[in-house]
Amino acid sequence: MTELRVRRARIADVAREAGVSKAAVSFAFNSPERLSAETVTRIHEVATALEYRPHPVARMLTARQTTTVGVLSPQALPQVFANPFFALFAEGVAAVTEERGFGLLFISPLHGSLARAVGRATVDGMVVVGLDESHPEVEVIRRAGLPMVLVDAPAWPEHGAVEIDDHGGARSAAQHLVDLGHRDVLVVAIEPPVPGGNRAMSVSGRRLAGYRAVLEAAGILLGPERIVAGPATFDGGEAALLRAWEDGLRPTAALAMSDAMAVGVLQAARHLGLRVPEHLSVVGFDDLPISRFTDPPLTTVHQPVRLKGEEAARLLLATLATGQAGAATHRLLETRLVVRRSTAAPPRTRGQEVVGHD
Amino acid sequence: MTELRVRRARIADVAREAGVSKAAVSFAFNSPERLSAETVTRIHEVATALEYRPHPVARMLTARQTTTVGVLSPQALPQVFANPFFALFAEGVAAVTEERGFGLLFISPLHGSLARAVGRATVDGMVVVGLDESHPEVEVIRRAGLPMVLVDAPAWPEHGAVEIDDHGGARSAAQHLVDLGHRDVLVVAIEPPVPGGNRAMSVSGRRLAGYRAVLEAAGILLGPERIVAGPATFDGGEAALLRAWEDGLRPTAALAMSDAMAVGVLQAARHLGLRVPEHLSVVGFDDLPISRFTDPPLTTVHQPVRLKGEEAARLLLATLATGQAGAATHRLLETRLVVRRSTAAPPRTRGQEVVGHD
DNA sequence: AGGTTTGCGTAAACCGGTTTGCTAAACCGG
DNA sequence: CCGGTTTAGCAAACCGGTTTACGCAAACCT
Repeated sequence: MTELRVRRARIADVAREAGVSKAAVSFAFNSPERLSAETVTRIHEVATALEYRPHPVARMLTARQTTTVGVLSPQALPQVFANPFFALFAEGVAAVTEERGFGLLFISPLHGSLARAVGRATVDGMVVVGLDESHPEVEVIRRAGLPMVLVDAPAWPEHGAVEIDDHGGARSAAQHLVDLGHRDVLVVAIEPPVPGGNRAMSVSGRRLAGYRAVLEAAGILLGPERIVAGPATFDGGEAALLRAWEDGLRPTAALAMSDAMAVGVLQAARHLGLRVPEHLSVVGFDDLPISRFTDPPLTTVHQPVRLKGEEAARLLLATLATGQAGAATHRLLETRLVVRRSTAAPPRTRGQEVVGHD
Repeated sequence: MTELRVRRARIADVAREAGVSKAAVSFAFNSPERLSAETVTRIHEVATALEYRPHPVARMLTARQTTTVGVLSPQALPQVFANPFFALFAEGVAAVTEERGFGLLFISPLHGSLARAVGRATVDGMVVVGLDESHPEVEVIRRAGLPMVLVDAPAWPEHGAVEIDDHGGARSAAQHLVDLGHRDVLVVAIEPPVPGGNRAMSVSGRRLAGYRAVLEAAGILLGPERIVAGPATFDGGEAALLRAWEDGLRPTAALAMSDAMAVGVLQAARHLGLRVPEHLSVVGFDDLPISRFTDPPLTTVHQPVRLKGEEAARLLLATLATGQAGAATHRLLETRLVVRRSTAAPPRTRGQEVVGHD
């Protein structure tokens, strides 16, 4: 048992020891030109001898800035980190915050209350991901006077926003399947993270609308039984296909709203003895790094996830620097279909008899 | 252009408006029983009308605690998030910090200097991952008087530590291959993140020692040309096998120090027309969630990564709570080999002629 | 009536820094 | 030798809260 809390030296200790005022010590570090050279060195000597380090919290208080940005997401933190999409997004955010010398604080629903967590967060601004205006938290942040950038949420005039064309991306995925001749398609949807969320305006809602537009234009009906939802994880995707199969569905293709889920679908397909793409075509969404490494490599809708993080951070830091929300703070990033090897024309014969092939 | 920085109400504003002292306002929130009921409600009313929220930084200063823990790693943040191992570890840390109401701050080498970053970090303690005692930063943290828990680093008597049996895990992986009859093995090693690091004591060094012990006991020489290193990523693993192949090596098995690298090896093998496990056996390390979903599912050394994060966080919070480092703060977690389907006996015939099979 | 307790609030010190005047001494040219 | 400008450093205010010590009136005793 060792006592850990060694009383750390304060500025007053250094001042006393060096025989100067607190102000002098502060100057010695922050504007040494205001002091004579020898005084500065003496103070520095004393400071190092005492192992003095300015207290970061005290500094934050007077500087009235924290040099830290927050990343706010509606899910609990463990779920956030379990999501490879988010890891990639965080990668982008971190790249620019780090380069600019900002810290990164993850904010999550503290004991269920995002609002409380926001109030406690010592950040200069926030990147808010996956929360639309229907969430009360957003209002809390605005009230707190914190600049913020919204990601994947309908734009809010006075705040920055970074979005992608979910609808278009989803359309291109569906169109690809239709072009290949598929008519029996399963949608593997992302469960909205927060039940209270406005479904229609969520990422999930927008992608579904895109799928539906193309499918219905091709005369394919997308009944609710053909839409199976789960968390955006490997397991979520695996469970989704398995469940659909148990329910008697025999689709020739699956449209997954995330690559993580698509990987799970691949696994479930193997488990069911279905070959991809011969028996089942799979299309993902996101184009995560992992998607190049699956077997077969995944056909998916690319979105620049890392760039999204970078742009969000850049927008936020720009806002922080100017103290104003610029006019051109709304970025819409592109999506595009990347065709790899998990999609092909549907099998000539339908459903059943493929079981047990392998 | 909207002005964002609305001047937020301070405690003095509320006090003036409610016709009471600052102290009264503080009491109204923190110990309302000291005030009469009607005064409390009046203060609350004024506070909500003014949208008053106590300034978190000021509170930190007086409370002399931040209710935040830091996670310190030697790599740059983007690399950290790109590493699925780390995401899983963070998941564990986050699970317990979140439950206990602590924030999570990621600390990385600010402009190259970890030491400076540490000095700036407003945390009550740190989880330090992948830094051994040879790193000067560790000394900085100690000097700062911050409690810390070291992960994957040789134990430091007065600090908590969480480790796994890297040597034993590596041995079991190598033994598995030896038992299958492999004699020509490639080691796909993790590049030490920091060049200055003490190689021998790093995770990489410990695992290598484990491989080597078993291999040499079986009379298999592990020359330096059979050890190829890279970053612990998909691409790192892919590049590693490709490079070895180019150099003329034709191993029948690969021992990867991380699952991420193993996935890359799988991909490279496909690219080279090698079937796994018929032509090449692959063993990973970590047992990440993804490893169940690769094709074939990966034989790997399981380590409880998420639990590691949880334990580290628990140890740290316990230290924080008691203000002392307890005696039993050193946890050694178990590893075990998980045999899936990426390993088999080596092909009868050696090397060359398998090329172009597929 | 006089002394004590209780309830309610306040003033001031404090957390650990930064910043703004301001003063005293050194320096300068005339 | 004098008035004016630098230079070096200090005291005090400030950032925005919390906490301690105390004042004062009304209520409670005997």
